[in-house]
Amino acid sequence: MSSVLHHPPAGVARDLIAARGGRATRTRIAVIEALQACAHPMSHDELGAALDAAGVAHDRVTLYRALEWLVGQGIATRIAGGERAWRFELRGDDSHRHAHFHCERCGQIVCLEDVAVTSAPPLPAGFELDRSELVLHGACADCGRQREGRR
Amino acid sequence: MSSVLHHPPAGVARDLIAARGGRATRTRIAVIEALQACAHPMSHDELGAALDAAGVAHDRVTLYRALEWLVGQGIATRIAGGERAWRFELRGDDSHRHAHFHCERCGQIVCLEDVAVTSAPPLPAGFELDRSELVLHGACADCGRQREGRR
DNA sequence: CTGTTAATGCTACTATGTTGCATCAATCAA
DNA sequence: TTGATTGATGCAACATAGTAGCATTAACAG
Repeated sequence: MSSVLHHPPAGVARDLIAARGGRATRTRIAVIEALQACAHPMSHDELGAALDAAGVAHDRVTLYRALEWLVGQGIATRIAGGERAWRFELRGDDSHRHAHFHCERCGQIVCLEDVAVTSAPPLPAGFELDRSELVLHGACADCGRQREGRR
Repeated sequence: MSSVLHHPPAGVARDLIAARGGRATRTRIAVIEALQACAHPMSHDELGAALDAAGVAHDRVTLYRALEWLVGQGIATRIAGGERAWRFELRGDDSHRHAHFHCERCGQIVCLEDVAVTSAPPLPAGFELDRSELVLHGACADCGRQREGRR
């Protein structure tokens, strides 16, 4: 379930970081590798667990700041979608932005590689578009099959 | 600036509530009226200020619960988009779902009535779509004109 | 190896949202 | 109009997500 890299590796974590003039610290490296190894955007919590599993000691705040830096450098992106915590994923080619699916039963966020995000919507005059975010809400395949009334 | 009702009134607040078998309390009525009078989706904070301004006493928790009920009844919808607080707007006709614009400078969320949300994207097998959310991020007309580097 | 300074790891704090429970008041029936 | 019923409120306490300040540590250039 985690053998699929859904984003191009685009070089080793260390190089990605060094190319931006940042320091290749264990936290940043571990975060990038965790994101590469995971098929869906990860929350802070998930990332924290992944670092623990990888034996990488880390502080909650450090993780926040590492992610902040990765996003600021364009290495990762934040997704709002689900509940009120950010999710993060590595940022692939800009030309290949995809939508996300939020399962309202299990809370999981899934990448919809096939659903492209319309890149040029008709904006009112004066508005400048930076990026678009398309999130579909519903029940994922696993949750959809075992039907329940309540979320 | 607040004379435009961007959603069809669809009857008075009391009737909207009574039609769902709920009690027409001052909080719910005031929330609906505040949402009707405002041209953009409102946060809890904004709603709280609006109730204060209207002289409607309210508890923070009561407001959360009123909104929760309105959303559950399909009278209002929640939007994730901006920073990590929900925004709320009255739910118009289902056939006329629109996108939202999040200004990363002033934090405001604006309704893009002209940008329709694609209703039938190609979902993987087993997935059930409930609703779609399209949020565009960038700078709004006001902020875009006074250019600044930092968000 | 050493110095510089970017990152880290505390501690504390803010913002956002939730739970439990006693009290109040919207609605209904008489 | 007057209760009785019970949905909604208000309060206190808690939970989760994220941020700020600052002393300490460790990347990396030399």
